[in-house]
Amino acid sequence: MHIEFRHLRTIRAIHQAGGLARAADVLNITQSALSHQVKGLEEQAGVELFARRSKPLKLSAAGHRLLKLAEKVLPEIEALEADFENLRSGKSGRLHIAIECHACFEWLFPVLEEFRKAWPDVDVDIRPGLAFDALPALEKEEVDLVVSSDPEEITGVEFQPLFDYEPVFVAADEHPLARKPFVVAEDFRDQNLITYPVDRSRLDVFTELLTPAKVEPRAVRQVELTAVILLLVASNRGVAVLPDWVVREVRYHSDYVTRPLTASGVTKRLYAAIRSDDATKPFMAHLLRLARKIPVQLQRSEA
Amino acid sequence: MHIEFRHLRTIRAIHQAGGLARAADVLNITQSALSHQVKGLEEQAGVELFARRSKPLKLSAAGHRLLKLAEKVLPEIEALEADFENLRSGKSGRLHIAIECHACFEWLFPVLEEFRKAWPDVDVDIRPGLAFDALPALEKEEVDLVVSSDPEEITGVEFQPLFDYEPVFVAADEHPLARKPFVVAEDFRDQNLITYPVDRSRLDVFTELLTPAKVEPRAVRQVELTAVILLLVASNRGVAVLPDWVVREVRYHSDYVTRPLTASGVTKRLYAAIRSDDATKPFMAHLLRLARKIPVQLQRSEA
DNA sequence: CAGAGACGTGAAACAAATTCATAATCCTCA
DNA sequence: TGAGGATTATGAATTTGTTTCACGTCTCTG
Repeated sequence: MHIEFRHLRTIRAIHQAGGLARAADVLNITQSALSHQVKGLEEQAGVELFARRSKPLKLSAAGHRLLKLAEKVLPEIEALEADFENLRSGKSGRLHIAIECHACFEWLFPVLEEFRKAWPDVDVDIRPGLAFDALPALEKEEVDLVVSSDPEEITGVEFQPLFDYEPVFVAADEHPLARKPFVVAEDFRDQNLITYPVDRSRLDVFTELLTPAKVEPRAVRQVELTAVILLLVASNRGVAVLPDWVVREVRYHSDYVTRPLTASGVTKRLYAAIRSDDATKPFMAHLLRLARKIPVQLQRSEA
Repeated sequence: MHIEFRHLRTIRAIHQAGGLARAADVLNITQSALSHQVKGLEEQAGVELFARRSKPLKLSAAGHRLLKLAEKVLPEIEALEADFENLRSGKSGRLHIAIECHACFEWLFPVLEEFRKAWPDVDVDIRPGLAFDALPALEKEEVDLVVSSDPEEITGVEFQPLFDYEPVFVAADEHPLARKPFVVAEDFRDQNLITYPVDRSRLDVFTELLTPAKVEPRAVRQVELTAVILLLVASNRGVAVLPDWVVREVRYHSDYVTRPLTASGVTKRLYAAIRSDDATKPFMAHLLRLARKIPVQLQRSEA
């Protein structure tokens, strides 16, 4: 059989208009077209859809069954069309974010919280970018935004700067290094270093400090959760290097101290990588605005 | 927009088959047709349905939305097609019965009870034929079967005999006429006659007895329910003439007596009027078989 | 029972979907 | 990385399906 939406609309119109001729008016086609259509449908279905003996054409049992379907299904596709209209106009969309930097949750959650108020229809998700390569996934449209601190030249992808941050050294306050005003690569040689469980190429402490200086810590322990890292540091089981936004609370907490890396400190810049296609989407622009503003506010308000 | 079921099937097939070429195979059309179709759909909808950058074509956000619709809607129309198949094969259908004779409920209910066991998918209904003309309604396919005792010549309609019955006189046992072995027209002249609230042309007591004899009862009272008629008769508020199947129970009840009309009694025949089209339908044939057998069984078993 | 209104039908015109042939991409693996 | 296989895209021709036009048939109503 070969029922189509057209037929559902037809059935509904004939029923509502109470006759074929009137329905034809409503549907903006000729009465003849409707007659052919109904005939074709009945042949296809092999059942009579209308009581043919009465003149203002009336639905038969089978016709009523079909009408029931029409009244169930047609609103569904009207809803779909509304959804698509939202997509087209940019009111809705998909915003799946991959974060390569494990600690970015800290500022991203407040940003998304704010974002969702303005764009309730946008499908937001975060995928910790540990298990896959985020940038190829961005190109393949598996995700829509990648937070990264290493801009690359990729056609069709643009890196928009978000904000600067400082990776800082964190240690227990009774730790010997806590007495120094700043730390250098050599200081790590006899330390237990606690890091996120990602490749060294994604850890600031290695890329900015230890790898160039060819310094290897005594041991490296990988821990998933930021809170646990801080716990371990507080109980003097090791030291860590974390972005400054993560250790905001540390300043109110006498168990920890934070110190700059090298005398001048290290400054890094975080970027949002997006496909150029998406750059003009209103919700994307809004998100980027929030992602520039809110983390800075957080840092200031708790400074 | 102009979404059609074809598109829903397409989306589902592409998703399930995991690619356009394989889906084309499943749908028995060429890959080219699918490509054109998807393109057309995307233009119509104004949204991208697939992530075009990856090669085994993958659904985009909008595509997933459409898929959701497809998976909701397609089973619905598959169910419809199954229903139509039942209609075609005669397993289901409509059987709306109009009864002109008010008392026919009495034997019709047992018949339908039995019928529904064999034909659960047939849509059965009874419309007391008081408010409308049953035979024109039958012609217009508003109803499918009319129970009547007056066959007419109507093209496209046939009257099939069901069973014979006898309209009998009913009175309280202390009523004077109870002493007579039978009653005649003249006996009604000074009686309160209780009848169903229908035209005299449909009441056996008038058509068979009083109208030909030009006898008018002292009073006629119209009562809807059979049980109430019997109640009134029992309390000697009047007399009635009812089909024998109605007063079966009377024989066990000392309050009433039944007497034949005239010395020889009156015999009438009940018919089922159906459209000739329907005569070959299996469920219709079955119903008629039951309607010939069961009332007779009931009469015998309680005689 | 006539006439207005409502539906049906066949042929022609029109529109849309599909195919064919082939080009453009993408993906994989040596 | 580049060759080859796999996958999707495209344009023109073809096929299929839908609509219109013009007129015929049927029904209901007064």
